[in-house]
Amino acid sequence: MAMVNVTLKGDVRQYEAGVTVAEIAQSIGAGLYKAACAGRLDGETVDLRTPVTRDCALEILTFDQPDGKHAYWHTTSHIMAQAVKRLFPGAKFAIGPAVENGFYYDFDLPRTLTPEDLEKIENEMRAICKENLPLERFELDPADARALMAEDGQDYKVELIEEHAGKGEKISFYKQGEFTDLCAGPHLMSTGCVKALKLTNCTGAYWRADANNKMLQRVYGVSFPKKADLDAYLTMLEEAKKRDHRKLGRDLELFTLMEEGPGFPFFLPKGMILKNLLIDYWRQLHREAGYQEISTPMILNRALWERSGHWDHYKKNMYTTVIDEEDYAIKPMNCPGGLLVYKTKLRSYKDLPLRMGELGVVHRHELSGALHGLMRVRCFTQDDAHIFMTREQIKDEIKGVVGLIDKVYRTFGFTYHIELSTMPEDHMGELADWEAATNALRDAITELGYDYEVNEGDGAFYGPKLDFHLTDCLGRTWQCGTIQLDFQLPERFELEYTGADGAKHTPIMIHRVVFGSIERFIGILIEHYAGAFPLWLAPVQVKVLPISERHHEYAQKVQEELESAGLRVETDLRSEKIGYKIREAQLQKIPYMLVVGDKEQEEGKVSVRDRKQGDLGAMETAAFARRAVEEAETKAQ
RNA sequence: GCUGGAGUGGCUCAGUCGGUAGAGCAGCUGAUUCGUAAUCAGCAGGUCGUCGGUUCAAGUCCGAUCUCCAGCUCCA
Repeated sequence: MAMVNVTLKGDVRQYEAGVTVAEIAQSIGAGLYKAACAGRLDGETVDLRTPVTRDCALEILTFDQPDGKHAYWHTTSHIMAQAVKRLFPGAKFAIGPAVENGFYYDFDLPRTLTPEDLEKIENEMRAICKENLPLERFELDPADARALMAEDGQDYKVELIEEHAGKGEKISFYKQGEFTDLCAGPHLMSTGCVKALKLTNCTGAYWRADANNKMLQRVYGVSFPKKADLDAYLTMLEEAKKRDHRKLGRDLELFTLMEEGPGFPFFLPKGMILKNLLIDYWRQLHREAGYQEISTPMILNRALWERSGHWDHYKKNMYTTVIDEEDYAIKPMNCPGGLLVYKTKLRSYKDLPLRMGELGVVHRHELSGALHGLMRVRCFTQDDAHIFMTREQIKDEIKGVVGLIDKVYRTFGFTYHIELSTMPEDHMGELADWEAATNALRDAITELGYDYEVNEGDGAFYGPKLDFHLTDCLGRTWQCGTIQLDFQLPERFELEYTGADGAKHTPIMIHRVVFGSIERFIGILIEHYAGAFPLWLAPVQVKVLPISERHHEYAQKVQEELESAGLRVETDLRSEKIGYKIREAQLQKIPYMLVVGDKEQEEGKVSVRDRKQGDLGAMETAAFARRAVEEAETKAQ
């Protein structure tokens, strides 16, 4: 009897040749077997049914792992397709992948789906899960595969098969009960493995994301091995909804959006305090990191934008106008201004690296349908900077920027991951430069010990970039920081510096942002903190609450004392009961409430109420001030 | 921009079969002077997103348009 050696987490075990991944999972633990979603054989993800016929390294993928989740959700998406086919026999199927938070499937249906339809589909899906249909994989030659799908009128599948046909490979299908779908897998053993599911949304989506194609109906859903996990996920969604920065922005009077300026946010006094605090922090950090600050014009002429390449590559997003019969554009980016500043004097290699920061307000005409609160606007403040340097300095400068970004994100309690974007189709410059630039970025983060993902072809038209995606407290990711390396613009603008050799050289340039957009960053902060900002960022840090009118004078004295210590303080002088004043301060998420009545007035104290911990008891006003100032200075979370 | 949904006082919402608008909160005024999440009373506030149409009569029906929401696409 032939045996195979299977390496599981470093342990080598022997099995009979032909043993399936599922059987191996079962052999190493029943609990693991139940949770197993797929296997990974020598790096290739496979079905649990896959027989193991040779020595290999095997990993059992469970729902806790991204790839296991993927198989789980992908199977659920097939179950949804099966349910839709039962309810709408003529349905045509496009694609149905697993995504970050669940799965979707695009359908071509005779009519628009309603919420009631979703419920029916959900119920049918539950029935299919109960039927516990095994998912069987089979492969066909492209011609047979095409015939199979064509017979069923599955035009989209036929199109997909024709694309694959050229590669000379067999086409794989998965069959569950009466339903067969074109699919690469892997999948769960059977539909019965899916225990809890929910269809969350239904929208339109174009076939192949191309607006020229037919609009299909996309149904989103999630599923979990346990009902409790589904409930927890739905609770998280509700929590996210409660934290929506658009609602909190209004409730906390931070910013507003008006019909008069779609995509152009208005900052209210409290939001402006927040914005300025972020800017103060940014300025301090950049001063320490050796940056100088500049400011360049909002409107510049066409010749400049042609030279920078924006007129050719970015015009569709630019606001342009004619002044004195000359074309002008409102800046969508700050770099051309920065380049012009570089050229205002002769530069020596001794001046490099030259780090020039700019809090630049940029305008971009984004599609109306893309606008979303502060997260996606048409006018925003980039915390931009351009670093001009020699080739030898590239790596260290990138490392410096990565360090700065790391410091800032940690301050707010974010974790993050890095993505490297390479040369897009629409690009300027030579291939060799692109390669050098891409390698410089890759080497810098590798040397710093970071992992990264690669987005092929997603770079800016002038250079490759590193994007920083931070993760908020609900596990959602946001792209904020970016570091873009640019060999093109310094050439185009004929930037020079005199080297030690006395000859002229062209510097290399980095474009980088840390917050990305201050507006978006504020939106993220609002949701991350659910509006309850840490003390250093709270627009109002302390609210003094006198018990009755005879304590007003003392309350105002307390306010003055705290203000002179540098705190942002308000006093509630309305003739309301203390409970009412507390409720309101609590709803405004003010970190500290100071109750002052007879007792406090007599003893020169304040009764401190923390927004999270409640009543902390009485303390000397000066003692509270010291404590609060220290908390703010350390930027405690 | 595209597909679908929605716009009624500052906010959240009601308004039946077409018969020219209602509540709570917030605001203002007065009373109350109170000890850790809502004191009471009164007042004021809306050309129902905008424009046009149908009708004796439009918040309600029709058309256009703007904005917002969920996505597609794009990106900080």
